[in-house]
Parts: sequence; structure tokens; C-alpha cells
Amino acid sequence: MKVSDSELKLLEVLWQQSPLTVGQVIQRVQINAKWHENTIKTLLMRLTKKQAVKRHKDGRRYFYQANVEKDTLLSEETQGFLAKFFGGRVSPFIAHFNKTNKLSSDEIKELEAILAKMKQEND
Amino acid sequence: MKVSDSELKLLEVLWQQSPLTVGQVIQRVQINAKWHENTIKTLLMRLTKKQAVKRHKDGRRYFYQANVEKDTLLSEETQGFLAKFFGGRVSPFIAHFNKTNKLSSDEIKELEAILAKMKQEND
DNA sequence: ACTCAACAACTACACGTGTAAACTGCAAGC
DNA sequence: GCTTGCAGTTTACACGTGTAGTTGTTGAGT
Repeated sequence: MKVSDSELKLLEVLWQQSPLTVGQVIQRVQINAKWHENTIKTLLMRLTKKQAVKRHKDGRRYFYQANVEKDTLLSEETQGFLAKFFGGRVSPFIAHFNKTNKLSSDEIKELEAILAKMKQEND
Repeated sequence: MKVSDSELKLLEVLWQQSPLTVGQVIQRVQINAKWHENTIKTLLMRLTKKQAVKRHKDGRRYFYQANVEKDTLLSEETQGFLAKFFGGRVSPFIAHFNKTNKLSSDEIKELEAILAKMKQEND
């Protein structure tokens, strides 16, 4: 499921809470982005068309909800990103990240904790 | 510096070796991608226009070379990616990655090694 | 001198995306 | 009943991108 940057913002809203009407989506999106409501309607349309969002009728209006899971989309995007820039592997990514962005020692600790948990699960 | 997917492939070639003439670029790119040579020329043009590539004349032809460093571009893309999907932080990314993609124990070891090195450098 | 391959430069064209305006109901309030 | 506001739908339009075709130029080989 390929969604554009703007479309993603709408999905974020729908992942947080759903189903929502257009009006509710507009409200929530506009907290962070100053888009015209028609823009948001267009994006919702496009998402519906590409089946990233589904809707069901209630009287004369629809309730919208995400039709892709967040984790699914994150995985796809992550894979694409790693493939495109780091040969599909995660450790070159981390290595690069540290080279230029310098992780704080707190972040390093956090990563260590995550790794430790992974090792357990892997047993 | 924002470059498209296709343009990135050309940069990869130029990062490996440069300067190169159009013909040389075409040859190298075509090892991996079956693009028409005019496509490659167009992409080189666009890269030149957006100053991701620079060229210098030699007689009636040009030699091309990257004008962005690979590390710079990777950093930008990495930041963009993390911001877009993981609140700009790297550990949620790793956590997610493990949740769906399961790192092999070799990869976990590799990451541990990288972390260990980071800690040293951080001292 | 003529031809041809390689290069430069310009043009093309469809599709996705960002960003909306315009038009069409209808339901609720005045 | 007429107006207004919101939902839905359709249309618009510029810009980037993928993917080339066309035209003009020239150095090198015959």
C-alpha cells in the first residue's frame, strides 16, 4: 500500500481513532496542518479509492476508517527505505546514523535494552 | 538535496567512481537497470540542474561527478524517514523492526558490536 | 570530403501529488 | 418554505518523475 506524505497524515488520525466523519477528520487534521477542508476531502477520496481507507454509510454521510494497519505500512516503508539506502540491512543504517547523528548515551542505553529483549525472545 | 529514486541510482554510480562521461555513466547504470540511454541523459541533466551533480567541459563533452556527498544525502534521508514514521527517534524504529522482521542472532550481534563501539567513542 | 557514432539540448507525455475551487444535494434552523 | 452549512463529488492546475523521442553538432575513422 503506497500512500503519499499528505495521505499519511490522515491515516495517522484514523489510526488514533475511528471511525470518523469527514468533519471529525478535518478537525483533527487541522490541529497540526493548516490545509483547506477540500484538500482533506480530496485526500480522503484518494485514500478510499486506493483502499487504504474504507467507509460505511450512515444516513447520507460516511464514517471513515483506516483499512491498512499501521504496522503493516511501517514495515513496508522500512523495508523500502533500507533497501534503497542501506542494502536492505539494518546495521549499516545504525552505523551510519551514529557516524553523523551521534546518539546520546541515553539512546544507546535504550537500544541496548531493546537488543537485550530481542536476544531473550530469540531463544 | 532532494533526488528522486532514479536519480539516486545515477548518484550511486558517480559516488563509486568519478568523473565520468555520459557514455561511461550509461554503461555502468545499465549493468543494473535497463533504461534507455536518453533516460539516463535526462536524469543527468536534471541532477545537474538541481546541482546534485556538477560537470566540467572537456572539449565538446562533459565529465560528470556527484556534487553531494553520500553521507550527507543519507543523513537527510534518514532524518526524513525517522521523522515521518517514528517521531524522529531511532529506537522506536528498531523496536518496530524487530517486531515484524525478526533480526537474526547474527544481526543482533552485529548491532551489539556497533553499540559497544559507540559507547567507547562516547566516552 | 563524407559518414556515423556519441554527445548536448530540447521537447513530449502520462501519472502521482499538493492544493484547492466549483457544483450538487439535503437536513436543520429560522 | 428559504437559507445556510456541511458532506459528497467533480474538475482544475502546476510541478516532479519516469521514460523516452527528436534535432543539431562534431570528432574520428574510411
